[in-house]
Amino acid sequence: MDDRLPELGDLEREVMQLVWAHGPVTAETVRERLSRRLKESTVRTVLRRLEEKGYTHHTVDGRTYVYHAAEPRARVAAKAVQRIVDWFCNGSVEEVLVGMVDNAMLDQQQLRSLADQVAKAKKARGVKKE
Amino acid sequence: MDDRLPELGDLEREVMQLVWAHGPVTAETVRERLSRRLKESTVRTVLRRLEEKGYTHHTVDGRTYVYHAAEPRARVAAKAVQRIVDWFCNGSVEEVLVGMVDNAMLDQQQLRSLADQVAKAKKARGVKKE
DNA sequence: TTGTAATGCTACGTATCGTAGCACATACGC
DNA sequence: GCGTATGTGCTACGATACGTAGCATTACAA
Repeated sequence: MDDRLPELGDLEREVMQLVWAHGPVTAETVRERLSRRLKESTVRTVLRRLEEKGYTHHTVDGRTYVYHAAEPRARVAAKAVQRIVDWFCNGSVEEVLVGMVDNAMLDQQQLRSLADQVAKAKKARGVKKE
Repeated sequence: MDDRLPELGDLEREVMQLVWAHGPVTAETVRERLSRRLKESTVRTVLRRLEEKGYTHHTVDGRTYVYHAAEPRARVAAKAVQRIVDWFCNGSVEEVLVGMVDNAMLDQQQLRSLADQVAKAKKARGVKKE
C-alpha cells in the first residue's frame, strides 16, 4: 500500500496527464492529444513503461490495449509529496506545510477550509474503519 | 524567487542533509559524516555540483571552501512540493492536500492545528504585507 | 489466405549521477 | 626561498534513465 512509485520523465508525465484527464485511453488516443507529434511506437513504449512502473494497467478490447490509471492523480501526487517529506524533512509533514505557508503557497485560511472540507468528506463516506 | 531547483540524486540529497543538519561544512567534514566512505574528490564533486544547482554557496576560509545551504530545508521541500503540485494537479494545492488526507498522511485535526500555528506565527511577525 | 492494424522487443543517443584520478595552486615549516 | 602537504578544479568513465523509433510478430477481417 505504500509502494514507492518510480519517478517519471517529462514525456511520461505528460502522458499520465492525458490518462488521468481523458478516462481510459489507447495508444492512438494519446498520440492524437499529445502536444508533440510522435510515432505510434514511441507512445506505446511510454505506455508500457508506465505500466511497468505501476502507474497504469491495461485491459484488452478486441486487439486494442486500453490503458487505465492504476491510481487516481491525487493519490500519486500525495505519494510524491510523501517522498519529499521523507527525504527532506525526516517525515515531518508539518515542517513541509509550514514551509509551504512561508513560501506563500498556502495561507491559513486555505488550511482551515481544507480541514472543514476533509471532515465533511469523511463524514459523508460514513465513519471510516480504523 | 521562484527559481526551479534541479532535482537531486541519492548521494547529493544525503550530502544536502548533512549541510542542513550540521551548519556550514567543509568537504572533509562531509566526508567524515557520510555513511559510505568516499574519496575526497568524490565529495568535492558533489559539493560543487550542489553549488552549480543552486543548493549551496561557499565562502573561503584560508584555503578551505566552506559550504552553506543556499536555502533552508523547509523552503526547498516546499518548492519540491510546488513542483509536484504543478505537474500533477494543475497547481491546485488543495487537490494534493486532499490526496494526502486520503492517503492517511494527514488528518483534519493536523490541518486545523497547522492553521492555528500559522496564524499565530504570522501575527507574531507583525501583520505582513498585503 | 492475405493484408492491415495492433502488439512486444530491441536499440541508440543523450543527460545525469556516482565515483574517482590527476594536475595545479597555495600556505606553512624549515 | 623552497619543498611538502593539503586543498582546489578539471576531466573522465561506467551505469542508468529517458526520449525516440524501427522492426518482427501476431491476430482479426474480408
